[in-house]
Amino acid sequence: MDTEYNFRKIEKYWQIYWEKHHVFLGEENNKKKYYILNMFPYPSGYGLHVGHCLGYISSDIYARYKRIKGYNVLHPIGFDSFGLPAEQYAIQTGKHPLDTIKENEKKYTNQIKKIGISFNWNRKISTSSPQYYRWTQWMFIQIFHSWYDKNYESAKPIHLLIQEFNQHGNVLVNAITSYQEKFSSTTWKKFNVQEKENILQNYRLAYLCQNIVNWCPYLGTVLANEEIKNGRSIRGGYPVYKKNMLQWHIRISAYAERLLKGLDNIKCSDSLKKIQIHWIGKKHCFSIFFKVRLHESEEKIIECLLFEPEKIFGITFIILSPYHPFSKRISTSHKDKKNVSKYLLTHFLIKNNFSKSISGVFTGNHVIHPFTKKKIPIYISNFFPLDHRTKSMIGIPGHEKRSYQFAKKFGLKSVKVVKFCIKENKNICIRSHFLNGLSLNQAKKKVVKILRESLIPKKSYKIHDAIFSRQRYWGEPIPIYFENNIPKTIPVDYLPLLLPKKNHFNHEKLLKKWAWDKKKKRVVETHLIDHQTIFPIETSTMPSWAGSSWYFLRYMDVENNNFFIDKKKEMYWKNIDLYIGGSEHSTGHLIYSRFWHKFLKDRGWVQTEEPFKKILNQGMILSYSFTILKVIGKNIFVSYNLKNRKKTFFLFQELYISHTCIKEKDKLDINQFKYHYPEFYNPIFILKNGEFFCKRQLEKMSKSKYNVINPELICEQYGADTFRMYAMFLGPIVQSKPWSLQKIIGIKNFLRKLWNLFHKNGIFQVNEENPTNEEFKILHTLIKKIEKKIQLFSFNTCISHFMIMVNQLIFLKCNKRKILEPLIQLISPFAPHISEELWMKLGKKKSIIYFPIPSLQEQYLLNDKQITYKIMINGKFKFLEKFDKKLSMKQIEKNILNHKKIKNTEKRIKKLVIIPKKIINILY
RNA sequence: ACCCAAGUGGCGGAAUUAGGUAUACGCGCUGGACUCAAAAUCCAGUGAUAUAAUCAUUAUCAUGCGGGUUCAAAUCCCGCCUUGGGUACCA
Repeated sequence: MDTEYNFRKIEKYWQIYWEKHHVFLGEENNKKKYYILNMFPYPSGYGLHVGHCLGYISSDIYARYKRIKGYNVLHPIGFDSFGLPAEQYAIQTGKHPLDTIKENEKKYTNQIKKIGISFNWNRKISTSSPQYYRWTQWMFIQIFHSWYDKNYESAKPIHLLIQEFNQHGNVLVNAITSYQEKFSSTTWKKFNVQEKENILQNYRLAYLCQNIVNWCPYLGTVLANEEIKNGRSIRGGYPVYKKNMLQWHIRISAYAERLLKGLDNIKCSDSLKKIQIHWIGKKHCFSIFFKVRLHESEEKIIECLLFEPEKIFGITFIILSPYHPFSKRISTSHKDKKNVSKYLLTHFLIKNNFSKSISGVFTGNHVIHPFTKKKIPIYISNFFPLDHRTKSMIGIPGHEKRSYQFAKKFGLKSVKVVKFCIKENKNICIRSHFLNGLSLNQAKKKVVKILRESLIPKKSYKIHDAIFSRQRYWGEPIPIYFENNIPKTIPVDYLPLLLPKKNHFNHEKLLKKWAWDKKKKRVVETHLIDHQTIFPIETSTMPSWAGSSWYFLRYMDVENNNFFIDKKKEMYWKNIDLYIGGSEHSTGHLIYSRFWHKFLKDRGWVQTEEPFKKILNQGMILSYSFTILKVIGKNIFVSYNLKNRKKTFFLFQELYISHTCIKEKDKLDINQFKYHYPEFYNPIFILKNGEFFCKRQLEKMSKSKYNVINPELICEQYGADTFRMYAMFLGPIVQSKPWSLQKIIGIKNFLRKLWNLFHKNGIFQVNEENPTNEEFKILHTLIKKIEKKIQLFSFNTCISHFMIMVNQLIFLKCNKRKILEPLIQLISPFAPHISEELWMKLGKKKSIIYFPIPSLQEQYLLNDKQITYKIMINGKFKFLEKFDKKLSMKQIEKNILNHKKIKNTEKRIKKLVIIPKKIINILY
């Protein structure tokens, strides 16, 4: 038996042991369940870095803690393997995403296993495997065949709606829909198939419609804002345009209200809730309708949202989005038309996203103010964030920052119509005719009453229906074919609709075998399309959020080939008790998956309204990156602090370099640099004060910045237990923090001290005697602290408390079994390998996870008969003083005034503050 | 631009749940023990300034900046600054 702490041997042994003995399976049983999950990882080619590990280690600590608390823990992992990077990589290298993904998953799996995370590997899933995406496709089909009934606040099958249309038309229907008109059953029956489907598209929860996207013609694809810089694609540098395209959408707006309400039942930080609330962006407002004459005297109605009717006299202009249906034909004179089309042209070109300058164009047209009957000018502008439905806005520059800036630039009037009245101590209306002198509330009521015919109360939401189509290859095929332009779903028995094999990943989009044979029920060659029995299949794929919106359900029942989840298993695991992941997912993923879950609940396939009970955001790990200044086209490097001085002579480029070339802080080790970068032949360095400085920046870890830290190397050098504890000891999980290895020695020392507590002169030895009261007190203080701190996920302070206890035991030379056994159990979630090893050495025959954690015994912590008061003078702490518990306030006052440190001063006491059981503050 | 978060010694951080000893724990540094020496280990000290010329003591100032509330503010309120994240096709 080894006597030294040999982490290499120990960790390998226990990792094999756990796998061999199936210690972490998480099968359904009669114990209380606990479902803990990390957000879905995307297996990138760079492998795992320490940032990922932070989340896995924290979830693992909690999972292991819950197990020794007697829970049946589900702690699964899988891979979100569809998505852009693999496709991008394929385009660059020609390597098929399928192969890349497999390799990366394997790499991740090995890396995770090396840090001893207790995942249920038997439940691993991957979104790009057909057994999985079969059900993603199935769910899309269900969404397509559903509509939202507002009367029941629930999604329902579309055939019920069609039935209703046949009986009563849409007169009695209260649905979330983009269809405005009413029709009777007779009208409905007269519609042809195409017309009927066009109407149904306005009700379906998955529907086709036009939307504006960033189109890059050269790449033949739509780009994310992130993929664009200065109006050009980052990949290749090709121009990008705004384009209206027919896209699949998901009617997520139907669930806006429930997504808001559901937040009450999720335990998470207030900031996360705020982010979600802002994302949904609910506001009460009124629709106001203005008549406008288009060219050839055609009269149309413009709908705008009025948020504050009390400020109605402050309206001085109206804004339309360049994408408003009237924008192209609102101008009547030739000159205005010319100006408008010029503006529209420049704004279909994408510029930088957030450096929007104040821009706009006068249309030459007006609407009429409902009270003053004065003309209000209409402008077209993309300076404002506009409502997605109406694509318009009312400008009240007297009371809005952006409107004010706009008004100033275009020489429009800005009227303040609300003023604070000191006399009445409230805001009142001014310059508002019959509203003058009224409070805002009164004024609002009055306006609404007078205009009741044309002011319709509405709720406006910032959240809008999600675009679901992706003009990409590497995603789930959308199981739709087009029968004479009418979208039809592939029969569910013939799912999955397999992603076709493809060998070229350039922008060439045509698929050779991508048609649906309705009779033979199979995919056939595209050239066979005859629009009789063989029809084209939808060529877009699903977004990566589709697969990640329900994966947590599949973990409960991975092997099921009959349905996506077995009812009994769903009844047992229900939903996720704890969901851990980065705050960068606070909007997208959390909104989409909550929506998806609510839909499944409405249709009766799951029983819970919310998928996540508690959400914990982990912070990011940052790392220093270093860049140096190089003169473009020459092997001349300039010290960073000379950047501005030399600016006039040279054009610079900034290069990321490896941190191994840095000698201290931001100074470059020139010899190291020459050694690492021989490609810069005979480089010349321009120094400042004999040193060459780099630019040092704390950034997100990324291989392209050469600042990635690989956990494997740390595990090899220090061991997984040290790495795990160190990662936690860096600071609170929720905070972003820089990575540095400098302090890992502290944890290494701690684990060695812990090991030595169980050993004397290298021989394992524990004392069987009964512990003293003092020793028990130390133990139970720790138990109390750990219970509390683990619940708060304050794992860094848990480790501090372990250190304190171990130091105390070393001081007392205590190696008693009755103290060490509970100690090692408490530490086991944090450092499982060393704990298992010592547990075995203590003579235990089974893994430490099968032994319940000792409970707190308060009697060891009870204090004596005195209460300690903090004595302060003028609000500053001076000393501690004990008083008998029985003493009255008066007696305490008397005692403290007679205290030698108080009595001897010559100053007069002005005031004495006594807070019972806490402090005494003496004021001179 | 908007939304969310963070800012405490030389460094990572603790104390923030509910205002009540600011700097726990660890790193680093300094001194000592052991050693021929070094490493490792162990022991002690460690916010700043002043007083003291050793120990102690005491006082003042310190939680990004400027105000406010309070007997008492790192913690609550108002206004700024800096850094990180999100803003709908990166995941």
